[in-house]
Amino acid sequence: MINEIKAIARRHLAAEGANLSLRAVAREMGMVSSAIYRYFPSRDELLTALIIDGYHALGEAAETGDAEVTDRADLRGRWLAVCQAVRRWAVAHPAEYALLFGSPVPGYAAPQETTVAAVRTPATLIGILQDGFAAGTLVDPGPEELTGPVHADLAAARDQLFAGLPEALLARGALGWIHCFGAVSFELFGQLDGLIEAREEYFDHQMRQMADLIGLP
Amino acid sequence: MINEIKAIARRHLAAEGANLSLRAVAREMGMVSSAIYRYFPSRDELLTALIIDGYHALGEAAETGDAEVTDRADLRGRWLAVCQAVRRWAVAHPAEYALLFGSPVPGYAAPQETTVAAVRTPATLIGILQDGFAAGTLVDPGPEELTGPVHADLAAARDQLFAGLPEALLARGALGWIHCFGAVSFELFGQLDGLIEAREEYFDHQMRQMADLIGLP
DNA sequence: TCGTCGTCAAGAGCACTGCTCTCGAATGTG
DNA sequence: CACATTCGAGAGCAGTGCTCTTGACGACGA
Repeated sequence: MINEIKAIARRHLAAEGANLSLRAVAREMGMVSSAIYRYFPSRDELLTALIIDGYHALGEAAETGDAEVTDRADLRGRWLAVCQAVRRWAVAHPAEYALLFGSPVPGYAAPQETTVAAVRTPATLIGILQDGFAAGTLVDPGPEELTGPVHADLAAARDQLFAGLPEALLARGALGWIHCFGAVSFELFGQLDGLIEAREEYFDHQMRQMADLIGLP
Repeated sequence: MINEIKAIARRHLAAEGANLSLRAVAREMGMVSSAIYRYFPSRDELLTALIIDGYHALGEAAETGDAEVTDRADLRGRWLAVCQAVRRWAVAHPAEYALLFGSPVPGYAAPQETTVAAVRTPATLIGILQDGFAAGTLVDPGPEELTGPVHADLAAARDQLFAGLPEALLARGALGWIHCFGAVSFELFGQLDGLIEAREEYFDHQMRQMADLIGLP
């Protein structure tokens, strides 16, 4: 039942965009709007459920994108494959992507559950760097210019999620993930309209540039 | 009159978030909601006006950020100054930033006027690269790996907006602009929550990394 | 001075939204 | 058989964007 509600809500989200109507979902189920409240205490809770599902769907797309690269030592190929998988999922599910990464809804505060699901995709990306560091392919670039406060934040994140990874490599991975997010959002949110038509190629070009900066051979 | 409406709408936007209510604006003006329709044919038109104003406000912030660097030959300093100015404006006006760069409203198609206003900020950034190329500080890095379709898109954009700039430099400038957008959006849309506390320092760190990639000395 | 013509805002109303509350029917369970 | 629980319907509240009609006000020309 709650799965049927979520499925229809996802369909409506894809068709109509962000403004999901409980009443429309109920109507399509042949029910009255108040019946939905048996299964979800509020519209925000429904959105939260969709968000968590979305993070996991994106994370799974990223993980299978990584797993499909047979040469596990090909760090660059794996990195690019994950980025492309992220973009493909986003292009295929633009409304859900906007729900996950777009402007936050005013009254809505993301519960803790969403943030743990959100880390799945960047974790696969940075996991590639961990593999490279463990294999000796990637070396610690040193503290570079990480200033004090940033250093502390990154160290905390490293200890919590990516044990053993040098901070500088974590920083590079985060930089790459943020650019992947930025490039996808830039495209999906209409900023590329009228300027770039070859979107996939342009995205790949950007990811290759970032792979250079990260130091992926 | 229409300026008063826009001012109040901006205030409501900043206070409440994206869901701007015409009736609330009218209420605050001591008018009835239908009176607003004398001045704006629809809510979307009001939003369009706010969007155009927003793009120009951001563009002006970027331009003054650039102009305040006295050493005009300090390309890297100018680039970083513009990026910081963009972030400062965004942090100061998060709802307006979300309106400009966040998830697009479903039924809303951005009119041509908005896209011309939108180009003002990236134009100041890439203008820095133009200055550097004209002065000989920056050299054409060559065609690099720009594949065919991307090459065509970039050439068209170059001819239209940045005459004389080598495509590879334009590509690097766009990469830097997209990362600036990505980093600001990542922060403002809540993706940094619980991970990075030193936001300004982390942003600056990212922009320095990108300045290296772009080749700013 | 009188009549006309725009401009402006008010008000009622339509269709829609999220959400709450109550009530009746169905479905087990002791 | 009687009870309890679950489920959905329905009415209703306060809010939304938007349309249409109505009336007040002021400027202008005859």
